[in-house]
Amino acid sequence: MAHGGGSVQQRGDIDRIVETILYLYTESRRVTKTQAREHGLTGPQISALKILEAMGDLSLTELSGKMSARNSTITGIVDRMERDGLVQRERSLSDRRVVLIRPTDKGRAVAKAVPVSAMEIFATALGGLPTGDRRELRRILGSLADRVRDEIAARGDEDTKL
Amino acid sequence: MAHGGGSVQQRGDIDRIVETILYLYTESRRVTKTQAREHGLTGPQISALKILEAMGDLSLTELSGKMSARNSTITGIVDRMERDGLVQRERSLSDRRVVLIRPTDKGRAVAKAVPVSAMEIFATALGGLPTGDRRELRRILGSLADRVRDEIAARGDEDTKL
DNA sequence: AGAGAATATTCAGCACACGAAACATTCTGC
DNA sequence: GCAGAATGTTTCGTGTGCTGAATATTCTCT
Repeated sequence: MAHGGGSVQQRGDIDRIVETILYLYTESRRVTKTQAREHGLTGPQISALKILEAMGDLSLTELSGKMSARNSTITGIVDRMERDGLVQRERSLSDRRVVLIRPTDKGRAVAKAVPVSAMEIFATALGGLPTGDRRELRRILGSLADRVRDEIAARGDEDTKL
Repeated sequence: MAHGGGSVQQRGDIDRIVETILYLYTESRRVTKTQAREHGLTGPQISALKILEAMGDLSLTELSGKMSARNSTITGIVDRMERDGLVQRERSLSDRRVVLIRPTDKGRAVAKAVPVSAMEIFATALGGLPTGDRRELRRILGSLADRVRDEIAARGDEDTKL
């Protein structure tokens, strides 16, 4: 009863939304992994191959950007893919600090063999929503992401005090 | 392939939605980690403490359910928390297969010291949405999660073929 | 009661994922 | 042209997170 500005209702919505997003992410990751496994690789490895296939050879930093992970993480992934003969490392001629990652023939073949979307299960579920809901969802999530970006930028400024 | 083929518009919405959910999850996880760090713990450790604080002692399986992770993962997290004096393990009297996880005084103190939600940044952003949008988001995401659950159940049946 | 199924936890091995530090190479200012 | 800043990559240590196997305990059925 005693609460200001409908905060209880709001809080419940927020908790449920956060919970649902975590659930959706976790499940989709599991599905991706399972699918990758059928081809003898891992989720991130499929992603990397797909990106390289689509965009051509990339430097390690460029690849880590596309995968929203740190360079040190991608180094490990590339190490294992190189060990398994899926990609090669090659020093750039123009800037010798740079290492270019290039799929081998085997890597390219595997990339082609795996179905397009790693998020297939998501796509199926989203396809089942009414069109209006799907459009609304896109709009609201987009607006939410913008707000999160702003929040992060604001906090980032505060943290610039090392 | 021969699924109910969707329009280009639909495909665009789907891709954008998936992309946004991944972004929201990744960022919130980073923020949580940073915040936990200021108190000398990790993200999952804060989550575990908060859950135990709110729900009382839980078995390892119950805790892993709440955190949507596998038992083997939670074993490791509890190991490190026990090492750091944040929780204790205690064999259940009623069912001796069960280990109950209980926060220590120190663990409880830390749980109280950390701001309410591990997803604070999310909460802030969600709070900034118009109330109607927030309600819509909850409704649509809930419906989406139900569909994903159904999909997984359906696939699970197919995969029952070891 | 006893065999076998079911449940709860742990352990071992692998693959991310991150931050910090070490290195090499390139760029900048002077 | 050269000292120092900036950039690109790797290495190291820690912490998840998963699967599969091992172990212990409890439940079920006869």
